[in-house]
This record gives sequence, C-alpha cells and structure tokens, in this order.
Amino acid sequence: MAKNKAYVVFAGHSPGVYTDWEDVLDETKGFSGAVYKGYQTLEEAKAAYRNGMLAAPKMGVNSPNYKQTNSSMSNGSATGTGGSAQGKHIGDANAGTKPTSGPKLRPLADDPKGGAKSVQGSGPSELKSVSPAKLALLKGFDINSWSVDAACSGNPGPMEYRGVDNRTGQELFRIGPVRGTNNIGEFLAIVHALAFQQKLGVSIPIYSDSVNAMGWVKAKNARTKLPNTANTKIVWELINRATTWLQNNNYNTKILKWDTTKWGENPADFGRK
RNA sequence: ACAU
DNA sequence: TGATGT
Ligand SMILES: [Mn+2]
Ligand SMILES: [Mn+2]
Repeated sequence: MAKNKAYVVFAGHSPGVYTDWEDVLDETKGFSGAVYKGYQTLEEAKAAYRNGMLAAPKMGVNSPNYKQTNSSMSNGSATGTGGSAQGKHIGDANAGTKPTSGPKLRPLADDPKGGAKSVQGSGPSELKSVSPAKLALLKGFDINSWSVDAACSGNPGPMEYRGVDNRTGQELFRIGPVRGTNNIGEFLAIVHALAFQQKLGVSIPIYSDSVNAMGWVKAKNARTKLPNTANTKIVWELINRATTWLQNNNYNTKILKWDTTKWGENPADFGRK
C-alpha cells in the first residue's frame, strides 16, 4: 500500500485537490459529511476531482461518470469498497424503448451493503467514496425518488426523455428521439413516470428540473406552441396520450423541483450540454 | 426575471 | 448563439 501523494476533498470547506494531508484535515475538520480520498499520484487525484460530483455540475449523483469514478476509486490506492453493488450497474442501461425494463423497488438503505462509504476522520488511505444515499444526504434531496429529464438536439428538434431511479441510477425508461421541443419532452417524461408508477403499483417522488413541465402537468394540459404537422405527428400523439392519461387518472405522487443550482444536473440528465 |  | 415556456 504505497503512500498517497495527493488527496481530493470532494466535500469539505473548500473542495479540491491537495498534496498535503494537513490541508485535507483543515478542509474536512468541522465539516459534517466530509468526503475525501487519497491518491498515489497527483494526476490520478486531478482526474478524480474532474470526474467528481461536486466539481462537475453536469454530473448527476448516479450518472455513469460518477459511478465510473467510484469504481476507479475502488481499484485505486485504498481498500474499503470491496466490490460495490453500484459499480456493477455501470453501462447496464436497460435498452428498451418502452417502459418495459423492470425497476428494482427495494427500500432505501442508508448505506448499501458493500457500497462505498464516507467517514469523516478516517485516515487518508481509507476509501472515501460515497454511497448514493450519503451523497443525497449531502446534497439534501430525497434519494428515495426518481428523476426525469429531456434532451433536444435543436429546439425544436430530435427530442428524447428518460427516467432513472435515484437510488441506483438505473434507467427506468427512455423514449425517442422524436421531433419535439424541450418542454414537451420534460412534460412527457413526468407523465410517463406517473403512468409507469401506476402500472407498477408504486408512488415515488419524481424530480424534474422543468418548472414549465411541472406546470403543464399540474394543469393537465401541455400548452406547447409546436404546430401539429406531418413532422410533429408522433410527438403530438404522445402529448395527447399523456394529457388524456392525466385527465383520466388520479395520483398522489409528489412531483418535486430538482434544484440544479444547488445539486448539479439532474441524475436523468443526458449530459450533452 | 425564472426554469430549461 | 438560438429556441421553448411561465
Ligand atoms: Mn431538464
Ligand atoms: Mn438535462
């Protein structure tokens, strides 16, 4: 077990890369939930920090990138990860186009078995990667939830949307691309999640970053200005199906605003911006 | 202005 | 830089 030459403070008074353990102590002392890890090389540390969640606003808690960082951590200097269940999910996106993939709706564990931990005050060589639960706690959102998001490659343009389980990062559904707008996608994503949950017989809070779409859902009406033409026929069918569903179904599912400013990009984000 |  | 929306 070689000595660490650099450290990354992911969560602390002033997150960043440090070469002195004393600095790490300063940055983490008195910071509840501090997250840090030692690396054998400065390059390794810098790379980890670049890929780290607090350093990269685009990176959702459960994004593939975050997990990659997590798993690379486990083969790094430290012990402790002992094969995290999280890492295994890297890139195992359920391919389906329809709400077919089977989500795992197990109850939230505060610290998943075998998952990485964050322990303030442990030595520098102990692993300091974080479980999704711990990260959610740090960021302050409810991990026992789903996230939805939409992406457009031109607006209007080819649009798609998806939903993920915040406990695992697992993709629950993904539709598109079909020609549409950003807001239509955000709207359809929420309604799709609602309908999917009803089908599953569950009710789990849904995070969206779109105030617009949340408003449309609440009004049970998608007030898009996108003309219904030959090019937009498909998406308009989806819109009509969604609004019809809203008008004919009841739900008590909480639809929550994802605070991008505070938490970085939504876990369901497509990472294209 | 705010949110995508 | 431009578009989608409240
Ligand atoms: Mn969004
Ligand atoms: Mn996004």
